[in-house]
Amino acid sequence: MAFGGGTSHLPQRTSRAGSSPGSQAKAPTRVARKEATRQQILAATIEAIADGGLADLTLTKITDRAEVSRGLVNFHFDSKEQLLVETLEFLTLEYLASWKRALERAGADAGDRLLALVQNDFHPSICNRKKVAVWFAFRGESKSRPTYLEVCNRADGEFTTTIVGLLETLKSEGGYRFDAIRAAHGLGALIEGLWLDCLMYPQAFRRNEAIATTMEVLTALMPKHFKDWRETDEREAASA
Amino acid sequence: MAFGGGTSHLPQRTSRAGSSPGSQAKAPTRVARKEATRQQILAATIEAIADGGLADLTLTKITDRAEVSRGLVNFHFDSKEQLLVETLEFLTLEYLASWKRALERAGADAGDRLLALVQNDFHPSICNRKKVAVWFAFRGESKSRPTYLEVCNRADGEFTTTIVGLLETLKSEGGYRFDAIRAAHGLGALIEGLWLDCLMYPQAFRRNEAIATTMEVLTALMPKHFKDWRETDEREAASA
DNA sequence: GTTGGTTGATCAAACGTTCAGCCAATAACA
DNA sequence: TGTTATTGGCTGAACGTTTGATCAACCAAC
Repeated sequence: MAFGGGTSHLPQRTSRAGSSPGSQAKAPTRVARKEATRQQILAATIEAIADGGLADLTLTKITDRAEVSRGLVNFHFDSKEQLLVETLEFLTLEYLASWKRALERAGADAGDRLLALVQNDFHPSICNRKKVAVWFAFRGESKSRPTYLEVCNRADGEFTTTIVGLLETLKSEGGYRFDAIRAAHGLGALIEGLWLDCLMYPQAFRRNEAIATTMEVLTALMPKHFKDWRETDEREAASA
Repeated sequence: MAFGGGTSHLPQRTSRAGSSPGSQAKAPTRVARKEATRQQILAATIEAIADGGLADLTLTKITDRAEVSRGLVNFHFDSKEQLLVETLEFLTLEYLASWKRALERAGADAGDRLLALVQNDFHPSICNRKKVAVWFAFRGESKSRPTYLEVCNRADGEFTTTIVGLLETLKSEGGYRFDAIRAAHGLGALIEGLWLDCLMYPQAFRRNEAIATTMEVLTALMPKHFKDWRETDEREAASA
């Protein structure tokens, strides 16, 4: 006899965040709760991938972590596959927002802006083992899943375009002679390779080492601009 | 009624390679056939991962591709997991053998040796989308599978050590001032980042571009040695 | 005659998905 | 404002499928 008895219907789950900061509203509206649950599932998915990998990921692992029922994922997302795509999109948008914010804070000077991008890329909120593991888990599957590839490349593309623009500005400012597009791709590759180090050698990896390595390349390329990037770095750190 | 009837027992499968080139032996010994089948399964695993990913990999996909029966994998390998580890080890050893051979061919000069390593890393037999996809599929899972991580790092470690040695030789030859360890890690990161490009942008990726990018960094670091690496490159190509 | 690589049916476990049922939040009405 | 009907986010048992693994049977090589 199939009658599903929801014995404990948990009216409110452990609140994840206090919604809008200014409001002391004690009654979370229905749509707000729905969205919160969705985010909870996405967050649980990221953590599940981070410590179990994509290959052995199951909906049960996700729902256990999110503390929701098994069937809920298919209510919020059409399928497991769809959930994964949206998870990847979430990460992508988060990264995009992060470097755009860093760019805003950096001001107008191209050198400052490029430095800000590099520092952002190795900021703990971006370059930590959990996030990097998830990132590379998706990349590792991207040959067989064109959707993953597309989402990744959309993000990468915009970033690279921005870097090319900055390099071209710096190039004409300093009268340097290098191929901006090639340099941008090389810089991007170097950064991703260093992220991979964060994944593969977690205990040896040093954020500042990675920044130093990247900046050393930039200094070699544009000595007039980045001769004293360390001072800028410290000035930034002091004002933070 | 359980009686397994092997209806078509295929006495010999489509031969993969003619074993030793000099021998016209038409009777492949039993142990040789066993080993050949093992290799066939490993090769099929690599291809299955390359175009289906690690997440959706099943033994059926592997055995279909290898044209062997379903149960055979568990005869040659203890488990699916064990098969995957051995597949990764196979790739690792293949890569190791490749760059050691390149090193031998390069002779004694440290500059030639370093150039040879770079060229080997972007040789079609190493840097192609299939291999790179498999490589990154394993890396993407390496946080949750310490065994994968260990196998990858064992290979990487030896490579990096070799690079450090070469950089230190070049450094004292040219009187350069750079941190050899940091430079080696940066070079390694750059190369892996460029491999990732091969995976993510298959149509835009150009092997020679990647080599040029890498060599430009090396030239910036050690101008006396790599000012004219292109000529060396062409000389190599002409003699090949 | 014996060994040992290979087969394919078979198994239990686990998977993604579905869906009838449930109840708090909301809307409709008084 | 107080009461009732409706909605909709959520639950968990159930379903059909597929998974990795096992093993008795088989036969070519020894």
